[in-house]
Amino acid sequence: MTRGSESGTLSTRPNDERYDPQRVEMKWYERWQQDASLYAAEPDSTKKKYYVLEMLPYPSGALHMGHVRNYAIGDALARYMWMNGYNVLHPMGWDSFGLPAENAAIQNNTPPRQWTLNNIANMKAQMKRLGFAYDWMREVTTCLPDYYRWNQWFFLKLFEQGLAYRKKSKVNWCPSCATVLANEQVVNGCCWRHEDTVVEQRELEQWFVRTTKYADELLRDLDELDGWPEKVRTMQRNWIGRSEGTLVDFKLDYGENHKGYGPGGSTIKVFTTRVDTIFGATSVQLAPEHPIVKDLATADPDLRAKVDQLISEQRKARETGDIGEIEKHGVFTGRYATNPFNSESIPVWVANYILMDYGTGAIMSVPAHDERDYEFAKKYNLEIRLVILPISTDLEETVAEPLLPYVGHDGMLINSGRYTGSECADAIKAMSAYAEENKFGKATVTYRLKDWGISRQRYWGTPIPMLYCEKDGIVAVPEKDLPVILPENVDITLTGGSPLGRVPEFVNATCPKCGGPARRETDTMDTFVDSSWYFYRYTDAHNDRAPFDGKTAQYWFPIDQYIGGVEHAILHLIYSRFWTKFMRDLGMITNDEPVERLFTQGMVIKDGAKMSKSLGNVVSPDEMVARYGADAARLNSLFAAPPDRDLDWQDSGVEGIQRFLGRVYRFIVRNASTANSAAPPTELPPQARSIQRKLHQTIKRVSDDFQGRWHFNTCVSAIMELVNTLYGAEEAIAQKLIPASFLAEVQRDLVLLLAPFAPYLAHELWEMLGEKGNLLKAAWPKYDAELAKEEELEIPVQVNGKLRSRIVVSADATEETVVARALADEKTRAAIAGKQIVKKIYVPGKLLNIVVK
RNA sequence: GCCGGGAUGGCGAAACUGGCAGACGCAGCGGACUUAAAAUCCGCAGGGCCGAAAGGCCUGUGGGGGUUCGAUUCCCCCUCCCGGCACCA
Repeated sequence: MTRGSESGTLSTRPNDERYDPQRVEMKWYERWQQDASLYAAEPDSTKKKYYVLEMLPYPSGALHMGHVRNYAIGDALARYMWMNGYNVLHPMGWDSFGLPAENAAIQNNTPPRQWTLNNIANMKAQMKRLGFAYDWMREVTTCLPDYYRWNQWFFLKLFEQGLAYRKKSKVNWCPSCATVLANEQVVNGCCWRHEDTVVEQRELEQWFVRTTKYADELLRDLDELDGWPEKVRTMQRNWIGRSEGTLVDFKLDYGENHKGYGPGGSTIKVFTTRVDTIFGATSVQLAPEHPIVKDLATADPDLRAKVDQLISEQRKARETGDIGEIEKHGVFTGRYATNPFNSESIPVWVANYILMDYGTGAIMSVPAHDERDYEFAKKYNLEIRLVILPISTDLEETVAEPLLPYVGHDGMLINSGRYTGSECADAIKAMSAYAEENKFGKATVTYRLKDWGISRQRYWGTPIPMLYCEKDGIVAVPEKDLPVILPENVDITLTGGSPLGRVPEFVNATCPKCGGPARRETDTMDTFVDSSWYFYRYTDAHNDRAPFDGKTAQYWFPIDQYIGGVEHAILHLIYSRFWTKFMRDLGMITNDEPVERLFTQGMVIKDGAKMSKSLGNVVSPDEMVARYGADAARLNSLFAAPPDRDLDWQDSGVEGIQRFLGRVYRFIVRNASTANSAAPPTELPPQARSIQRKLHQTIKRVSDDFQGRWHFNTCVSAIMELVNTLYGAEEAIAQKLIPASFLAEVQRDLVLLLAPFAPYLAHELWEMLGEKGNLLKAAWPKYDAELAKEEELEIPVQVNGKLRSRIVVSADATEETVVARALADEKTRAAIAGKQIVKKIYVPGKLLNIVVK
């Protein structure tokens, strides 16, 4: 393909009307390169601010079409807001810590830092070539010390507040590498580098952030985020998973060979949302990993073998995602526990369907009123005791025994001692209160959301600024000693232990308290820490005394519009919301939420499938830019589908877009010379009037979409229609039937409308029209409803709902006129001939329906 | 299993509040320009039937039912596709 060079030679011919995107785009690219402050923004109290942000990319090496789409949307919005007089902040940065850099280092023998910075340089160049209007002076690169030192600073604050703590937690361990693996490095339960080595679970002390402290607020504030997609809010609600219930203590009975209780204690704490069914509990079920199970198994080798079996089975099912589908089964421990409500001794079982990491890892099993318990009880012939009768409006049904299991909440208790006769909701309250009074339980709230484990046993991340001193224990690195620099030249290709642990200069430190020797923490932070607050750093990117200045952040925040992929709907956006609340409580900021409006764009797919190297359907932005130009690549990603839907990329579509851009270019090349700056006459001839009408309709459609549904595909269609109208008027233009001053105005507005979507071409044409000022500072065209109004309308005439004719009437025609005209219309008359008119329905300006019989 | 989103010409899609289904674009066909091609410009185009033609009739938005003068749009039932969650007690 040599389209570029071919047309490049042609373009040297004078008066050439062929649009050569490479020539035009390179000209502006050079100019834009020369002014680093072109898109700079500073707080300005005289202007309304607008903070538009696209999610920062991981510098994987090159942009993909998904990035292009994401940034094309954000860039269009930023440019539109600029043209509407806003003080726009539109920054970009790099989420540049993380595992791929280490993988690349292992595969290509390039240090992670070098690999990452090379990728950033390449992707930044791609972004510039695509013409995205970022304020590069605020660029944030998370893997550099001037950024990650503030991660460390925040960690110290979390630690001070008791929001960072250490706890034992499981990690994936590869015995062959003798190192920890990330979840994505575990393939089919084996190590990614040693396909025949089964990954083990090991318990390590790790750092956690107490996100659960804000669980309730994170959930509650979702109701206020009405600028967010409902889908994302629902996903976050489910993720937080608030559940109201009751904790009840079941005392473990003494066994026959009782030798005292183990570390697990003598009380089985059970969490239930249905304490009202507790008289129907016929067993207690424990998670295989429950501490009491461990105690019981110690004295019972047979039980121990069975429990180990359950544990490994659960783990496997969890890895393959089959958990939830495996058949329920379990084993009786031989022991009993007492139901505190009726003092009944019921058997204690261990079951594979009980999860240690939800609730208390133990349940009371009520087979009559829980599907899972029912299934389990059926299998092992456990007693199924009905304690709730459904209340139905149908009196006969109330008496009838329900189909088991009955899990409804509209019920009345039976066989439940003093609670018999209560309704479920009342019983739950009364029974929880009774448990609390008698100190064997209480009403409580459980969350699915867990504290955030941020330790990573990896090299390429922010070092956790903590020390271990033999004398003073865990000691924080003093603020003045930050940053703890991540050492370079670390050979991460070696196996065995944590990479930082092999660097003596890093590990060996001095205790700030006693001055004695201390060992440095060798874990690094999860990269979600970096992305949880980076958008605040953009507001004050070069501050070396604080993460950012509070006043400056207050000017820009919250982010007015955040745009990115839905894959970040949960983790990134929950952690970001948490971080904002934490910083607010530190007094650093005043906003409760970081993001006012969120937009999640659809994926870019090709041939119906996600683009991937293995499928060979990857479209490279570089190739698109080389073949069609940046404007065409961007415009096509806006035109081919509405932004919230998946986009099936088709190269033929870009060709069409390129044709369209050429059409705009040629029209203006041909007609720009006739332009002049005189005000157009107030009375326009009919041909000009119809162009004017179309123009104002187009301005309205494009402006409305920016403010409303963001269907940029229809914006582009509207502009295409306007251009088609102009081509249709070329003869009239040639015959000088269109006033030159009016034609100039139309061309000017056309270029302005195009500017958010195709900035290169728009700038070129702006100059061609003789405009000297910066296009971004030019005012967005205003539409005039009067001028957009049609003078004549074509009214469809239906007879009994079927289209029979169309009549043309003036726009201000009354209903009587329309009906009269319709009845005079030959086709309409034919359709109603011989029938009686029952009713006439006229929708003003839209349609007339005549009902006959 | 639960929660979202979706299904409209050969293809991407449009129809925003119940009012002309298919705007705009791609691919296609025809014409103009050209020695020819490319590029460009103009025109046609859901499907079926009738007609030499102009035109006319029927039908059509995943399937079935309903509400309505009128349904791609609202209600009920069903099928398929995509995404998320999933033994959450």
